[in-house]
Amino acid sequence: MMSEQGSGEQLSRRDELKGAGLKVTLPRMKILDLLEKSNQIHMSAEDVYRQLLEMGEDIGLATVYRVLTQFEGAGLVKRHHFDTGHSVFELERGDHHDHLLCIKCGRVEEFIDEMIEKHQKSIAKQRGFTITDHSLVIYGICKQCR
Amino acid sequence: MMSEQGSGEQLSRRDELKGAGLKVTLPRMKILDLLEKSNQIHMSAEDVYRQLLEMGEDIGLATVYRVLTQFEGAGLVKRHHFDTGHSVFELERGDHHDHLLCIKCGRVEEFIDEMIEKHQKSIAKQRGFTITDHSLVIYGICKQCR
DNA sequence: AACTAAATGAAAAGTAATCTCATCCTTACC
DNA sequence: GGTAAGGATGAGATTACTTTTCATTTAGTT
Ligand SMILES: [Mn+2]
Ligand SMILES: [Mn+2]
Ligand SMILES: [Zn+2]
Ligand SMILES: [Zn+2]
Repeated sequence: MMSEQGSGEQLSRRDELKGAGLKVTLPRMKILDLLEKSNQIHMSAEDVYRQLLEMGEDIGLATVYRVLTQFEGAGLVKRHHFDTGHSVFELERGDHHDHLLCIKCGRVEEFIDEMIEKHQKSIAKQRGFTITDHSLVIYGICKQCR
Repeated sequence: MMSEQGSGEQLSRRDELKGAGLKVTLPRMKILDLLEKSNQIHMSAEDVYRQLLEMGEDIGLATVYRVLTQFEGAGLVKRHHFDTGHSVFELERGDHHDHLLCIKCGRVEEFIDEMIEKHQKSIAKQRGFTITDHSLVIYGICKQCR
């Protein structure tokens, strides 16, 4: 009963990869696994690399970058360009949301505001822009850092 | 009458630098000058460097980066991290605005939506965040690229 | 004009990310 | 289950952007 959970997850992860047209390899499984299980939702390539090392997995940094980029292309993860100088990735969970980022502690909170989304669409429409994506990040000091 | 305009501008630029607590040097004047006169509002360090070269000004790339960063610190320019892999700068014009970016031709349009601004403030307040800044970029295909 | 401290330019160094290529592993097929 | 073929991997080289170092120059002051 407990043991079935593990293999069940394993199977669905396998399917996610296959569904994305990607070979099921050990590095890809481990990275997907980490993204799903880590308590950190938003991770840089370096974060992923380090955490895998700590878990005893010997996966090259080049592979981490490569796989994350492939996952992005396959729609499994979303890449963010916060003003930190490096890319941050998070598992695609079907929803869209925007971010609040604490410039003191790095904490990231998520939010969605339908009114903002609506206004964005109307602005794009007004100007003849076809939206492909958008990014809204609010920078500030979080409650615990105040 | 025509000739006074030039020295008038020169004087105000001088004051902008002094007001920012920066020495009035040739490179700083030239860079500020370019930012004010270029028909390109949003420029990378490389853009600034190249345009200065084309104008016959011999200013090092390191100086361009250094000066733009100082200008940012002094509040004379704003730095943007669009999803392009490099920083983009624009003269601070007292207003705040957000951006639409064409992923085909690189065109950048500006907009401001009070309702969006208002909603952002309320979201931050709800969560105990003190906003220091925010960035909203809508990516898409512009009218002429469709 | 001379002095002092800050600013500059060229080259070196740093950083995030990508590329190359020999080796390894998955998958498709028998 | 075994095998062949091509994609995937890892180490290190490489790139693009940016910052740093340090000798020299320049701006602001007396
Ligand atoms: Mn998120
Ligand atoms: Mn702008
Ligand atoms: Zn915080
Ligand atoms: Zn366009």
